This record gives sequence, structure tokens and C-alpha cells, in this order.
Amino acid sequence: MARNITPRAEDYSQWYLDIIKAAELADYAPVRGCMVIRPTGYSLWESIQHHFDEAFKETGHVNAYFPLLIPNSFLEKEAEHVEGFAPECAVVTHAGGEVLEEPLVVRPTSETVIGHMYSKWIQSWRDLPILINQWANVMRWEKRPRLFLRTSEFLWQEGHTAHSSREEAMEETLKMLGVYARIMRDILALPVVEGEKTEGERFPGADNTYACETMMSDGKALQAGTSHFLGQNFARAFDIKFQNQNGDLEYAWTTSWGVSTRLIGAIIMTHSDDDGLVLPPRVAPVKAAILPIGTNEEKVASTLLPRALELSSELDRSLGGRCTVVDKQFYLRPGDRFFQHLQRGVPLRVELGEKDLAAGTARVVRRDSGEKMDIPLENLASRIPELLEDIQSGLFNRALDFRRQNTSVVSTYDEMKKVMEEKGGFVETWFAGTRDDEKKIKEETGATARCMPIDSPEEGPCFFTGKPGGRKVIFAKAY
RNA sequence: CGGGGCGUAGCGCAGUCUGGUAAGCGCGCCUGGUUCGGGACCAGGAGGUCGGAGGUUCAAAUCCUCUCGCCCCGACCA
Repeated sequence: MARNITPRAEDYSQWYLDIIKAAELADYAPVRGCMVIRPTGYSLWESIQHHFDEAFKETGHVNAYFPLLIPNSFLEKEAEHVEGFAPECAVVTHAGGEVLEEPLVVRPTSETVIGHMYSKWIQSWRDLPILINQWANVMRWEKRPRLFLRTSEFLWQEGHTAHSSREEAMEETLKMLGVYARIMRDILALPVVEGEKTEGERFPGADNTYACETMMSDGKALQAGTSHFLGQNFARAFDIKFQNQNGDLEYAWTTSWGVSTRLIGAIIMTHSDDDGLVLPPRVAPVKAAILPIGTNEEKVASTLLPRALELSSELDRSLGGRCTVVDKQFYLRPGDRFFQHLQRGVPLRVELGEKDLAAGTARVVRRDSGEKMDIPLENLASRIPELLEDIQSGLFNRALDFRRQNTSVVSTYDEMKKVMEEKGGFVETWFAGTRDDEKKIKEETGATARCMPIDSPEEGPCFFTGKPGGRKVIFAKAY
């Protein structure tokens, strides 16, 4: 039992913060709402970045970088956009010792600058599509920050594409939603629901927003990624026009999509336990920690350490990349070293002691189950990858089971209220209500419409209004 | 921004109501030793002027005013 972590059942949000602290993922910065991502946390982010970036490249996207500062007037060009973001914008009014003629907004997102640039770059249908992504920081001044889930500055990736037809842009929007869902499931072991957002939850300036919704281990929903179909809204605002094959001028169709460091929060709240962080092997920067254990310095130096280093590089080769570490903290007692890796969520711990070597085995311990096994040295290189895959699928299945067990299907508002009061989790139902209805539901139950699952196109009677033609909707309390 | 709580050593806290050698405890850290396969033990140390500013007083961590910040709950969000 970890003595530095509040049990999850006792205080969920304290548990979450304790995990972050114990795993040394992040720390509070001197400026409220900002966080320092510590090396352990940043390496996790790099791993996440790596998997997403690779997928973006595979789908033909290229990376670029647009500036942090945006002329205030840009924000104002799209009415809904400015309305949505103005309240949370940080604005630079002074620079170079003078008051600026036009205030500069620290980007809360980059549709506007990118739209401005696209209008310069796009003239012909031959220039389309433009498929650009950028990895960047953005700032949205938050009233209630929480590490990784909501910080005033956060790191993310924003894809911005422009297309010559509505169909192609819509296809792109859904394609990237699918890419997100795939990586979240396969790599981050997060069971996600792909869905369309209701009007009230839409991105400011978008015609339509899609999202990957995931359930945390307290039953609350977390929006883990969004993909927006922007229609021609930004094209009109920024004059992104192209000449089509008939010689006519048309506005382009644009999309944008993003995932952020919030994913780290999702991973923590989906997989971790009362002992600390638990990481799915495929996204874990360190997949196995190898610990030579012994007090006889000579023996450690002559046999244990070399064997550990050898195993480490062998595993790095077979697993691809530098993903194992050899723990050389001999000044710590074994228990302290165990706990360190445990709390950082390292999927496997491989203990290599004198007793093990004498027996020709290594003691391997799983982070997810705590199971210990003695594996013959010659089998390690093949067994460890298998174990990692087993942990990976186990974590996903456990999370999926949890979501299923905490998803209730209801057909009346009374039922829904009862579920939200007694059980929480996701509520699945038919809904044909208005924005005001959503508001009322939120006021009375605390739950919001998370999304309309895209794999449930059928319609049914609205649980709230009784009207026919309701779409399948998931309601839940959300982060 | 509204409601609630809190700022004393790196962390967690006691002391504040009833001003006056109480700046103290636990963990952590440093040194030495014994230990060493799930968070050790003994001994000896280093470290804070009590969030900040002003005020009351012979005297303030303790009382008053202002201020900054943090945490939790609500309205808003990747």
C-alpha cells in the first residue's frame, strides 16, 4: 500500500493529484493554472506524440509551425469563434516598452492565423487539399485548472486542412476522428466512443464537431480528442478561395482536429490504481525496468550489472527503441527501488539478483496485477514482449468492461435522474431536445450530452420530450 | 466571478481563540554504522522568522486592515 497516495475510493481528485506527484509527472508552476511537465511526464508526452505524429504522416499530413501571437482583429473575423474564445484569451498589450497599436492574442487555437495564411497559399484547386499539422502550445485562461485536464497553457497538436469539396472535408473530419480513436484504443488502451457533438457542445465556428469520449474510473466522461468540420465558415472569414476546374471561384472547406496533454490525464484516470500510475506498455516510455539486486559490490559489478545491461539492449532491440532502463541506484534498498518504478507505472520490473542468476532465472513482476514469476534467462527476450502485450490488452479490456458496467440504457427522464443520482457513469438514450433542454438536464442532473455515437444512426423516441426522431445520445457528468 | 477552506522547514502538520524563550513534531534530506528480494533501524546533523505589506502594542506566527497565492465546490472549457 502506497503511503503517499490517497486511496481512490476516499478522494478521487486527491488520488489523481497524488499519482501525478508520486510519479513525478508534473508540478505546479509559479503562475496559476500553469504546470511544469517534468521529465517523466514529458517522456510520456513524447511517446504519445510519436504515435500520433506517425499516424498523421501516414495519412499524408505534414508538420509546420505557426506563431504564438495572433492579431486581435483575426479572432474577430469569425463571429462565433470570437464569442467562444474571447473570454479565455490572454492578450499582449505592451511590448518593447510601448503600448501596442493592436493587441496580440496568445493563441487559444490557430484557425485564424492559419486561415489567413491559407488564403495566401491557395489559389487553384491544384493547391488543395492542404494537410498541415502543428505541435504547439496554446493558452486558454482557465478559472479552474487541474493538472493535465485543464491548464491555462497546454501542449497539443492541431491539424488544419483545406479541401475543395464539402464531401472531402467531411471525410477528412471523420478520418481523423477515426485515427484518434484507433490510437487511443490500440496504444493508450482507452476505450473511446466516437461521436458527434450536440449543438451546445460544438467548437465555436464549426458546423459540426466530433469527439472521442472516454470514461474515467470514477464514471465521469472525458473528451479525449476532437475533430471539427468547419464548413466554409473560416474560408469566408479569411477569404480562402480557389478557382475550380471550371474557372469559378469557390470558398474552400476546412477542418481542424486536436489532441492535447489532457490525454495524459485520461491515461492516469483510466488505468492507475492506489499504488500509483499504471501505463499501457505501448505508450510507456519505459516498458521494463531491470534491477540488478545485490549487496556484494564486486559481484554486482562483475556479473549482475553486465547481465542486466545485456538484457536491456537485447530488449531494446527486439521491442524497438530505447524502452528499458537498468536501475543502478544501488544506494537505495530494493524496496525503495521497487516502489519508484511501481509508482511511475513501469509495466514490468525485472529483478536480477544473485539467487536468480544461480537459478538461471529472473524475477519478473507485472505492474497491472502484481503477479511475480521466475522466468528462465534464456526465455526473457521472448517472454517479456508477450507479457507486455498481455498487459496492454488486459488494461484495455478492463477499462472496456468498466465502461460497459457503468453504462446504463434509459428511456425516460426519471430513469436517467435515478441513474445519475445512484450510479453515475454513462447514460445512453434517445434525445431530440433543444439546447435549452440540454441546459435544463444539466442543471437538474449535472450531466451533459457527451456525444451522439456515430455507429448508432438509428432513431428513437426522445427520453426528455417524448418526440420521435431522437438520436442516440450519451449523457454523463464530464471533466 | 460566487460559496467554503488554507498559507508556519522540501512535504504534511501542531502552535493562533486565551500576544510574552514553543519555532515544535512526523516524513524527507546530509554524515556514520548496522541492514538490504515490497517503502529498514540506531546515532549524530543541516534546514523555517511563521505568504506579503501596513497597523495596534513595551512585546505579534498569534490581534486589526489591506494584499497576493493555493485547494475544494459551483458557472465556462482540449
